[in-house]
Amino acid sequence: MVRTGSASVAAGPTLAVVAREAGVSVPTASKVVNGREDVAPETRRRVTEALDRLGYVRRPRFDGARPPRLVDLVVHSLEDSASGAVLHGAEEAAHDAGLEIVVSAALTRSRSERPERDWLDRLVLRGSAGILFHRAEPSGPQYTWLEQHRVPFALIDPVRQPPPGVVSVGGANWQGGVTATEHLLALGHERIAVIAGRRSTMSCGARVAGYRSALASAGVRHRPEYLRHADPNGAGARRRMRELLDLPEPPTAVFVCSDRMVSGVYEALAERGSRVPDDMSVVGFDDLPEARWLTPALTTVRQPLSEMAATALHLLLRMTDGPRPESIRTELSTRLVERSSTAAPPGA
Amino acid sequence: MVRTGSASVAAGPTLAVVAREAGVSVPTASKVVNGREDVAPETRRRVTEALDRLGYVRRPRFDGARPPRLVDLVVHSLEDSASGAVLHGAEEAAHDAGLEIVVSAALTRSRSERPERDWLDRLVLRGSAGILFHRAEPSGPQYTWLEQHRVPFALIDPVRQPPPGVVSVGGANWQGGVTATEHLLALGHERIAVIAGRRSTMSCGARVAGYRSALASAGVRHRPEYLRHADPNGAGARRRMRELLDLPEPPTAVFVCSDRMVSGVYEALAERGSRVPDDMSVVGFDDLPEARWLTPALTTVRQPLSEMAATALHLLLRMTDGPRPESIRTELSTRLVERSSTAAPPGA
DNA sequence: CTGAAAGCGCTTACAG
DNA sequence: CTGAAAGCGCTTACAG
Repeated sequence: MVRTGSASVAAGPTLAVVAREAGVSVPTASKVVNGREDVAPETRRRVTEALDRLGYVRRPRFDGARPPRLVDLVVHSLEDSASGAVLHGAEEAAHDAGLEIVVSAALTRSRSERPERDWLDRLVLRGSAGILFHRAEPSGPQYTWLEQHRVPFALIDPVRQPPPGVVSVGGANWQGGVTATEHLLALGHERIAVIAGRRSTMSCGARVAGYRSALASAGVRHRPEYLRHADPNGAGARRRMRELLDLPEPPTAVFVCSDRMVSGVYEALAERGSRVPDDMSVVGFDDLPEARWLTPALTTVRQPLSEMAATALHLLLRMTDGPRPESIRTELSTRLVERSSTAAPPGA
Repeated sequence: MVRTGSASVAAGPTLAVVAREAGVSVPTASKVVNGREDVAPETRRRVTEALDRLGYVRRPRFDGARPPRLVDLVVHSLEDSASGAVLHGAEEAAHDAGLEIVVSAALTRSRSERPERDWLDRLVLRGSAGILFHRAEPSGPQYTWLEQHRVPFALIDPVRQPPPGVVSVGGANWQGGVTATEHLLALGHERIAVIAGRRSTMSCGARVAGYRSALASAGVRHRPEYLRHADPNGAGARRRMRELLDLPEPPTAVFVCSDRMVSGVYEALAERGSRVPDDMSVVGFDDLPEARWLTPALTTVRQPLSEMAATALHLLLRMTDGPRPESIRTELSTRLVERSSTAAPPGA
């Protein structure tokens, strides 16, 4: 075990250690490492052998070569089933660009637990090439700090409206809302309800706006009692679905603002013996993994999370080399994935 | 504006130049660049401004003082639904230890695409504190390389039997197989089949061995035709389930070696009008997210993936500071999670 | 909060 | 060919 000090084990031996091992001076070892000609064959052999034996790794030079660069991905929760797709997209794009991804849920955690500064300090210390935030936004002071330290960052599917000038990538939420609603209209539905997430979330607002537009275009009256806001999880949605079912004139179809909430909708329907899609059509949004596992499999509006993450990474890289990209908000198109949760309304 | 100092262009200004420009010493400029606290706001502003104006580019560090340490997590696929839990556990444990996680699928990819050495070199270059492999194992030469460079590593739920001396963390697969089978036996089943994954996978072998033991203990004869190996995915399992259904005396219950395969089993059963759990009981293994989304929700043997990842990380950390841990193979206990896919056999 | 001093791992120029 | 010496860009420890 040859070790210089308390330095990281994996950092490997220094040239000095190798030189000592080979019985030569540091400059001579340096020449061998750099492939210089002016070294005696026997000396070269001894040094090479020591290099190999100790597993010497060149440290980056001051001028040209850089160590692999790291990009930070901050997610609001690693338990969110959307995180997988985001990570997948970011990791692939990073790999192609010769970068690596550091994943953390640190931002969210630090809000309550520890000074956020810690994390940001470390990030700059190791020279992060930039930060991607997925459904997690920096706080006001963090925005300032990031600007000051010129750390490029971009938001993926931000929950709230980002401050002016902040780069973000999202899905075409409004268009997706239109698509979902038009699909139901085309099947013959007119009593179409929406279960939306929290009023404050940006994506949800746009999805609901799309729903309203589609309704208006089709000349179908929007009924206020058909729009329900819920906590963005199964339990929240279950409650709202029950309320919709209790209406004097219940809907024949629901557009649920995120697949995340659909399990609760299915539960509420099962409680009342309402079958999907025979008695009630359900359309989701996002195309999270659960959309395929639910029974019946969920017809949903696919948001290309992996592509969004990859796009955000590319934007980040461009910011590193130059000015902010022209387009501050990028929207990738959404599309309907038809599965088995929608049909014509009963009696149609 | 930050430039990235691409190798070809003339090296950017040095910190010394920036410091002069800002009218401060080099150490002070260094502090600003590194986000240190102990700089007067006005000084910080002047330095930041000079940094911007001159387009300073951070040079890589080369001395003994270390930036925050990084641990690598290599997964076989970011699209595997188990990856989320593994990442979650690793990230939390890392965070608590003041480390950060670099995620990659690089190993798997590199097998075909590019020289593995690239990736490993980079890893050492940036001073990885060690590597966690989830269901992805280093190749022979990689093992050698890792040993030589003294990069600590540990395997999480390895697919194959690791070489002697390699540290790994898994679930109690044999015990889990016993648990699953005993559960079915207790419900009154005697005709219990197993759909296993590939013969070569270690965890699967242990699970099947547990199944046999439980059968033997209960004095139930093992029927060879009830053991089927399948490709570890839905399609593979669907085919085997059909075969089991075609048997002269089909089973009344199936133990499926991984939740990953259960969707195919459900499909095969639905095709034949066989209801779960009334006509056929199904037990899975792993407790992946889909176990909750399937209908009926899957009774399965939970493998504590997050805890396994956290344990592997702790072992890794111990290896960094000293010799290899005593215990080369660590097994965390598994437990049955009862949901709705099991019941007494028909006619019981 | 600031910066002189010492130090890091490495390379270059050059005397032997 | 070899290696002592000087130097590079940077960071840390610490005295003020």
